[in-house]
Amino acid sequence: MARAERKTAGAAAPRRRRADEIVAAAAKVFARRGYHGASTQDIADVLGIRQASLYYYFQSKESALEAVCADGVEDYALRALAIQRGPGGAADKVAQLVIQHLAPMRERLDFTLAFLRERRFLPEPARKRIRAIEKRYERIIERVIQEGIGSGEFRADLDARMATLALLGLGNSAALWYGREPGATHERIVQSYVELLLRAFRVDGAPPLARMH
Amino acid sequence: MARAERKTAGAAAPRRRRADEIVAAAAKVFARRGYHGASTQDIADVLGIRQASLYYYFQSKESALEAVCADGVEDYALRALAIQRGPGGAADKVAQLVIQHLAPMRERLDFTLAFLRERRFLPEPARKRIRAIEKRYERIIERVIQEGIGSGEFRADLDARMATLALLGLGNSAALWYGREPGATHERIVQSYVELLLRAFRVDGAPPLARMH
DNA sequence: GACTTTACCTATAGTACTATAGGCAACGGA
DNA sequence: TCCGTTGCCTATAGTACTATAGGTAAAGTC
Repeated sequence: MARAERKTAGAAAPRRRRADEIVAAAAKVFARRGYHGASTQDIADVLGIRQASLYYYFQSKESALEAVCADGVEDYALRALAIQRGPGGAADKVAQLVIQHLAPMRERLDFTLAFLRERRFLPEPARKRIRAIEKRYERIIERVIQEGIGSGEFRADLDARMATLALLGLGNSAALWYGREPGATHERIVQSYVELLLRAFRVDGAPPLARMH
Repeated sequence: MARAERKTAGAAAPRRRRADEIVAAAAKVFARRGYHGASTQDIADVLGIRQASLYYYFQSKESALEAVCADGVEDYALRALAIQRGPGGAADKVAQLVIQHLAPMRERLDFTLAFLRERRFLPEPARKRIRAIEKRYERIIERVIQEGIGSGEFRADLDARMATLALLGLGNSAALWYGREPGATHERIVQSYVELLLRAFRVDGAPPLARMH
């Protein structure tokens, strides 16, 4: 049993750090087995502690899910806002938005997957809180696209709402098979998806796309 | 209780028909609550029968899920094959593939959602069977895209595998919000997504897209 | 009209899961 | 060195869920 080390870790690991480990374990288990398919025992097993000990860290399984989902989504809106307000044309910004959207797949795939697939099982109040963050994120993306249409960079007949949903849907779909699709490196996905979306959005005859780093 | 009518329905409803109703009820419940979040009691409630009576129709909850998933996916490959073998250029075929992919959202959304989200909970043998159907479908799409590249209709530098995953990811993502996204009619989604994908796939300077039907 | 099949029903065994109650050892500060 | 806090632990109450066993009324078959 890998829990002997934990017995005397009180000093070295400050409270917040350990709480993050608990949430990360929950994310992992929720991502793999689904919220309802995962038992609190499964989460405890990952941590090497007893099932009941989890309740020292969270009130209920549902609140653990909310913590996971919040961790899975809250950074997106923040980074997107920085991009939207930053320098560059709409095409640059869309490229950056795609890059930042796909970035968490690398290190935090469990959080992303748990958020995408399990957030709908949150109780109403928590789901509303999570949904509010999502909506903010969506609106930032939609605004970037709108601005691209306004500036003439994107097609005048582009449906900004559908384009937003397409960008998100495309980005999110990658998380569903990332790591199980042979040959699909992170870089290749980013490169392809940015190119596909920009070609779909931009006016005919726009200058060729710059290769990204 | 709405089950009185069932008591004497043996004659009017042939066995196969009733079995389909059972599977449809399972699809509905799995789509709404998720496989693990759904109880056999929930399914029985939809049908107005007792929980144990379900086991007259299926061996286990898992086998019900397999039936739902099979129903959710098996037609795709068949219709895609007809399109791939049929007349028309690659752009036409991609448009048709998108249209047929999005078609089941209208009437059979429960099957689609249950398939997309719950198939991963199938036991290994069943999951393999379902996965085989999926793979066939994917390969047909990829072949159409490859043929488009070969014929010069699509860009020579298009990444066919990524393009395939993009088409599928985009199509599937629509199912996740279909019906809850105000203003997003079926027609609007189809129109937008076909246009986005064809612009992303086709060579620069290709003739403008034909308006569909 | 007896016999079989269909499409359910009741009852329950057996299991698994969440969450609470109460305890305790080690550590950190005074 | 005493005491409060932290980070677990054991034990269990209470609930819910799957699947089986066995029954039965009506419809269909001969």
